[in-house]
Amino acid sequence: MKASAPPLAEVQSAIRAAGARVTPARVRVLAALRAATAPQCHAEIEESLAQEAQPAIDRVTLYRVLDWLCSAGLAHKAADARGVFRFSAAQPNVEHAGHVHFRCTGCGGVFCLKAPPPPVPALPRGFRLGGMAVDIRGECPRCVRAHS
Amino acid sequence: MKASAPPLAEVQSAIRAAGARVTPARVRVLAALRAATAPQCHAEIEESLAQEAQPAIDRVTLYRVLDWLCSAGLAHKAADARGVFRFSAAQPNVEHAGHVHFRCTGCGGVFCLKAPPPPVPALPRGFRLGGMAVDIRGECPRCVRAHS
DNA sequence: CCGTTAATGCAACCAGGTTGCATCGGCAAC
DNA sequence: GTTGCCGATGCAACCTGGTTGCATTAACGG
Repeated sequence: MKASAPPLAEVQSAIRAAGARVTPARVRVLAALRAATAPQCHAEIEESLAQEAQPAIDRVTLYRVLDWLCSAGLAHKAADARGVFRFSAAQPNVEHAGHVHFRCTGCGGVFCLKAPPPPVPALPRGFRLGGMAVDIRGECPRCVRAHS
Repeated sequence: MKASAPPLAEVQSAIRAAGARVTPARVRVLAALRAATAPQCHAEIEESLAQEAQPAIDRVTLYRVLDWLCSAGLAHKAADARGVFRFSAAQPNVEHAGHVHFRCTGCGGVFCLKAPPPPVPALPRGFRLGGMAVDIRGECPRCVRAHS
């Protein structure tokens, strides 16, 4: 559940550029998010940080770091189908708004599809568009196999 | 937050047709869902039922009735942006799968758009499609006004 | 190296949601 | 009608995800 680790310097400068202190907690959480291949929930992040042979990060601190990353624009927060929040790193330059996701109803995993996002439908008068998310549900190959 | 009350007989026969006992709790909850103009969360349903001058329905019973309605295909369950489940009545005949929703980031309300759902993108090999939901976020007219 | 102040850790708390179990009541069979 | 089965209900306790208050620690500009 882990991709190649992102350069530490990039993570640190991104945090510094946001105008905040560079702390181990922020660096490790943002690095973990950037290394992840799919949006992670709080428990998953906590688990992957626990395997790092470094002092564990407090549950509350993790929540606060995640919220700070979101308010700083370095991460995104969205509730999944089970109602728990999942966090994903914002790409340094490539903003992936309108990203197309596939959500497995078996294991709860989220997969990013390569398909181009569909056009935004016309909104009624007075509505202000914030963003669009296409959520495709079903079962991932592993759950399809396990389910039969 | 209430539209015209749906005919009670329809609600009762829908429940009976699902092969289950017709109980006051189920009738009242389904009637409340059908009368609502937007997906309701548990607390909102509880509140609207409390104004009915009838014995209150237990919190747990309400959860169980809602889950049963979903498994019976009479209602839909989806997590909103805040991570809480919202329930909506399934139309008696018109199944609105692939419905396009607009979700207000200000008040948490959900609005149904008339726009036709976009086509489903091609899935990678091995994935099994369950359904698709298009989620458009932004601010509703009221929140746009209140926000400035 | 020091002081300021943001960030952290801890404990307690809260809301939404679920489970176990004894009791009640739809409804069908008689 | 009456009876009885078993699904549905209510209550209490519990669980997970998320938040708040507050004392302590440590990042970093001087």
